[in-house]
Amino acid sequence: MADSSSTTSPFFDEVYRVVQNIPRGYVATYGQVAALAGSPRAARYVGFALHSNPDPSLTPCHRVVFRDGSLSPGYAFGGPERQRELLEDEGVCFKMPRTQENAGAPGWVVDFDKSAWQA
DNA sequence: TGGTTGACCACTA
DNA sequence: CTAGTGGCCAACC
Repeated sequence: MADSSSTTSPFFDEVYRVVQNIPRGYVATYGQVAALAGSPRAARYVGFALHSNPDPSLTPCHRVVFRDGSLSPGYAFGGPERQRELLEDEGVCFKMPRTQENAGAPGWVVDFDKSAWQA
């Protein structure tokens, strides 16, 4: 009941639900969220769903990062540096990749070895 | 109204 | 090992 006015498809709804289920201090990848949503190849739409971001307070996009550990280039919270602070403030560990050019953030990527979230 | 793009990942050759 | 393509859905013009 309570249709929750879900005009979006169940896939998008699952994406929001999975992202909201990410515990504080951990991060998940687009592919992981997509797989949990029911489509391991729909990672593109996970990012699109987060861009839609109907509830930024309920959908911590900053906890969703690339498979490389880098952050989204078009972050809509205030900047990649802002996202790094948010994650660090939550206890997420960061590390410096071998190639800074690979990092959307200024030379910092999430350390999946410590902060990788597992459903 | 329809067509194209878009915060990506995994698989195949 | 590297390179290239496909897939999936919604929103925008």
